[in-house]
Amino acid sequence: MPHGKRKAKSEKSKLAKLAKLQKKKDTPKAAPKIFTKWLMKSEPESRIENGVEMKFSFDDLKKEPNETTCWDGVRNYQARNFMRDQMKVGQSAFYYHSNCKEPGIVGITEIVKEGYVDHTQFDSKDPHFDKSSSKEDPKWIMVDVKYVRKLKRFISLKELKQIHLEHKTNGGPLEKLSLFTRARLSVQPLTEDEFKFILQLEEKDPDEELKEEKS
DNA sequence: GCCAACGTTGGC
DNA sequence: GCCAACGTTGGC
Repeated sequence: MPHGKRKAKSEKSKLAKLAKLQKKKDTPKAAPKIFTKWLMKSEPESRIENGVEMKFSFDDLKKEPNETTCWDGVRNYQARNFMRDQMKVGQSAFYYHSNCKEPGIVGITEIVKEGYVDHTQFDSKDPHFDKSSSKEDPKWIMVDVKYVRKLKRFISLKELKQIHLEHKTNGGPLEKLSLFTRARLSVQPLTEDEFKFILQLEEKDPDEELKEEKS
């Protein structure tokens, strides 16, 4: 790469960083958000990773013994920290279908066991094996989640995005929804208000909703 | 299947 | 500790 270009980029990123720091300084420190609701992603369509089937739909969860599963394979620090530090037994989580034809929320689960060691990190045959982790000092944890119920209707990512954009412009409970502000997180935190708002959408006819927005 | 966004790794 | 290169996620 030509030196000039590299330098220009480096200067630019320095400026961006300074601007970010300044902004941080100027923004009054918001009270740390307390999250009591969750959204957990899972893939409902078949995909083979290292010879292992990754598909685990909401219906698959219902078929599990006691309609419960351990949420193994989370390998992201933010997601882990949410599970480790804030997720409590009895809390609700949306079950979100990702990496599929129709991404969106299909149902509700309940946390039935709090953070404990994820055994798959020690299994060399598991796609989520982590050779840098040891049994003495395990890196990754999981929780247990139980099927509660399907939503009365499927709430698509598309619909949520529309509402999110509208709320971003005019204000509203979904203006900071993690699904869009931290899109790649597989375990996402929701505030009570976000959860409530999304939940009441199941009572609405999505076509009516569209009409409302147009009028 | 493409690729943007973004988290992680590793050389310096 | 910076930051370029790399790897992964997940919508489209």
